[in-house]
Amino acid sequence: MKKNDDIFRRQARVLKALANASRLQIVDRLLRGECSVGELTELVGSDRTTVSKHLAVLRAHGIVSDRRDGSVVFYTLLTPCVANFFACASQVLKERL
Amino acid sequence: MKKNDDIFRRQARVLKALANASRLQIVDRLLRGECSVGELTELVGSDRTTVSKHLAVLRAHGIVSDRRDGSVVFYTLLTPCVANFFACASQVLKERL
DNA sequence: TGTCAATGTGGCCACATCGCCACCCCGTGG
DNA sequence: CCACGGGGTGGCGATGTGGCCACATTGACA
Repeated sequence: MKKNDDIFRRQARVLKALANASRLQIVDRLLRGECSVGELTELVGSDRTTVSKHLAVLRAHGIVSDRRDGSVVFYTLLTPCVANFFACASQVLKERL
Repeated sequence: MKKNDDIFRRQARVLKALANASRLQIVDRLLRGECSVGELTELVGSDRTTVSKHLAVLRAHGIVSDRRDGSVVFYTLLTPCVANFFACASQVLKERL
């Protein structure tokens, strides 16, 4: 009962961490390999600091990890299984026609 | 590009509609068959109106549908594929140990 | 050393979300 | 007709979120 509530809350947090267009775009890019903040910023089209905060959210939830090479920080997808979310979401969007 | 942004936004909306512990609990219950608002209210443990609003969110995103029988309203899961989200979320939670 | 380029962080504001209260709608049963 | 119960909606306060600005940090390079 209380335990189940906690499970739902944890799952909700994971979904929430991904429930943002910019973060989905970042994850989608990282599915094709690690990427620098600069490239991600250009891709998303938002302010650098905004992208940095999105990355902080993904990092805080253990979805991505960062690697520093000189002055450039590269991000990697830590849980590639999040790709399933894209398939799930697409299927939901398709089924509700 | 603009098209892709739209896809990410749509997927984000679906994830957002499910990114709530109460709504996840509701969906989890509906996976086992249709259910009345009263029973869902008792299950979630929140106010009736709060549950009603959660159901409205799920309805607005085409995830559930409602059927009226007298004065009782039954909700049904319209897209059972959302069960995949539970598996996805669990896997993410497991992988980040 | 100094400067620049690449990131992260704190703060702020506008906006959305959550949960509850009061209230309204509709069907049932007297 | 009225009273009651199941559900839905509007609005409120509290809280969270997205995005931008200013500033701090760190490494590269002269």
